[in-house]
Amino acid sequence: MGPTMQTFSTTNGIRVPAAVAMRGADNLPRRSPANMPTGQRRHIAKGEEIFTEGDAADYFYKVISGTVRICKLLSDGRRQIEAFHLHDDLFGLESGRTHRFTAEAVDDVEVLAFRHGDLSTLVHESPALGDQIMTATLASLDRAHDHMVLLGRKTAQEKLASFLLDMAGRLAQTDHFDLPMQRADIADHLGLTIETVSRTLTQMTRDGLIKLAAVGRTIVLSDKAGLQKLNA
Amino acid sequence: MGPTMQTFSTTNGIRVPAAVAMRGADNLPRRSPANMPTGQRRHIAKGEEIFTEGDAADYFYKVISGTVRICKLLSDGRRQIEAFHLHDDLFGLESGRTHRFTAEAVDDVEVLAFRHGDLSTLVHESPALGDQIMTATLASLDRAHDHMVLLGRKTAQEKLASFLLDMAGRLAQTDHFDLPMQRADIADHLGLTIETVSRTLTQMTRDGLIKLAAVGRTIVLSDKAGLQKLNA
DNA sequence: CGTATTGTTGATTGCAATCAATGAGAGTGG
DNA sequence: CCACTCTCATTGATTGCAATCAACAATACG
Repeated sequence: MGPTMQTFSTTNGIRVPAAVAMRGADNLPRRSPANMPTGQRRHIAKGEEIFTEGDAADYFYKVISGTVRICKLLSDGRRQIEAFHLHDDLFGLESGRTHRFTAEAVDDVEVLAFRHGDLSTLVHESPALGDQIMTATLASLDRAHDHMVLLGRKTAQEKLASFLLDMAGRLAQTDHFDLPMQRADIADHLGLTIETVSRTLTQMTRDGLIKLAAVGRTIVLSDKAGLQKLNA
Repeated sequence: MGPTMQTFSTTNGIRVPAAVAMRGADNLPRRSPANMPTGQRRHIAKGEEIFTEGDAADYFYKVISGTVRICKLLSDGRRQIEAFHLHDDLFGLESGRTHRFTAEAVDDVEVLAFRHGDLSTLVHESPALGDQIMTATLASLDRAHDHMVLLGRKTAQEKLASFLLDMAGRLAQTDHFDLPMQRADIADHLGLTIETVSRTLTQMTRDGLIKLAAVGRTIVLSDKAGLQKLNA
C-alpha cells in the first residue's frame, strides 16, 4: 500500500492506476517531467475539511490513505453523505468551476492534489490517462446509481447489509475489519438516524449475522451468506 | 429541434453539443468521414426497452426527442428510476462491457446510437469531444448526487417540489407543462408509492402551490416561490 | 477525575406504506 | 355506438417502520 503501487485497485469503485498519479510524467512520451503537473501531497487531520461546497474547484484529489466523506447539506442542517472515498479513489472532479459538495477527513487522511485546470492538458497529452479518468468517473456514477437504489428502495436492514458488505470488500479481504467512521456518518450515508443504525446492528448481532465488538467500530461478518441474501 | 441544431443545450443536466453527434466527422482534422462512427437514428415505441441490465454495452445513446427512463430492479421487483433523460441528454455510457441498468421509452422516443467501442477512438482523435463527453458525465454525476440528497433526506412534499421544479426547467420555459410519465414512474424515481405521489399532489393543489388538470398529466406551477421554499 | 462525545436502549409518535375501493378515461370488439 | 375491459389516478382506512424524544452507559479526552 503506498504511492509506489503500480497495479490497479480492483476493490474500489473508482479504479485508477496508482501509476497515473505518481508517474504521470513517464506516461507522456518525449516530454520532460518538468512540464508535467505533479500530484501534491497533502495531509488532512481527522474532522478537517478538504474543501466546501461552493469553493473554487482548483484541485481534484486522489486518496493515498484514510477515509474521506463527500457530503451535501440542506439549509436546515440535514446531511447526506454521498460517498466514502478510500485508498486510490479519485474525488473532487467537477464539471463547473466550483465544488458542488463538501469533502472532509473522517480520520487522518493523506491525498494527492492535482490542479483541476491540468485535467484537460493531461488528457490531451496522454489519451490513455484520459480513458482511465473517464473510466473512474463512470465507475463513480455506477456506484451512485447503486446507492440510489439503496436510498430509495431498501429497508434499514438491507441498507446496513449492503453497507457492511461493501465496506468489507473495500477495507479488507477478510470478514473482520474496523469501520473508520462513526454512527452519524453511517446514518447520513444510508438515509437513517443514528438510533436506527445502532438498533439494526444490535439486531443483526442477535440474528447471528455479525459480531460487534464492545468498542463499536470493529465488525465481524459471521454470516456473509445471510447478509448477501439481504443485499438484493 | 433536430439533428441540425448546433447549439448547446443549457437546460439539460447533460450538456453536449448536437454538433458532436451529427457532425463528428467534421471535428476530426485530416480524416475521411468514412472512417468515422456515425450516430445511427433509432425509434423506440412507448413502453419498449432500449437495453436491459446485463446486455452487452455495444452502444451509448443521445436523446433526440421523447423521454427515456433509466432503472434498476431489486430481485423482488422493487424499482428505482435513476433518471429521466430528455432532449440532448446522453445515456448508456458504461465503464464495463455490459449495461448496469435498463433503459426504456416513457413515450415515443428517438435516439442516436453510437458504437460504444468507438468512444476511445473518438476521444483520441478529437480531444475537444472527449472533454465534452467528460463534462456531460460529470454533470450526470452531479445530478445523481443531488438526487441522493432527495432520496435520503427529503420529505414526500419536498421530493415532489424538487421534482416539479426540475421537470419544469427541463421541459419548458413556462410554469405550465405536461409530464410525460405516469405516477408509478414518479413514485419509483422519488422513492415513494403512487398513492403518496397522488395524495401529495392533491395536497399541493389545496395549498395553492400547483394546479392539476383533471387529466392528471398537465401541471401548472402557480406558486413557484412556495415550491422553491420547499426545495432546500 | 470530571466533562464531552459517542453509542445503546426504551417509549412513543408520525409519516408514508399498505390494503382496499372507487372513479375516470382509453382502447377494443360486438 | 355502447358495453366491456384495462390501465391509471384518486381517496379512505389502517398498519408499520423508522423517526423522535428521552435516559443512560461507555469511552475518549483534557
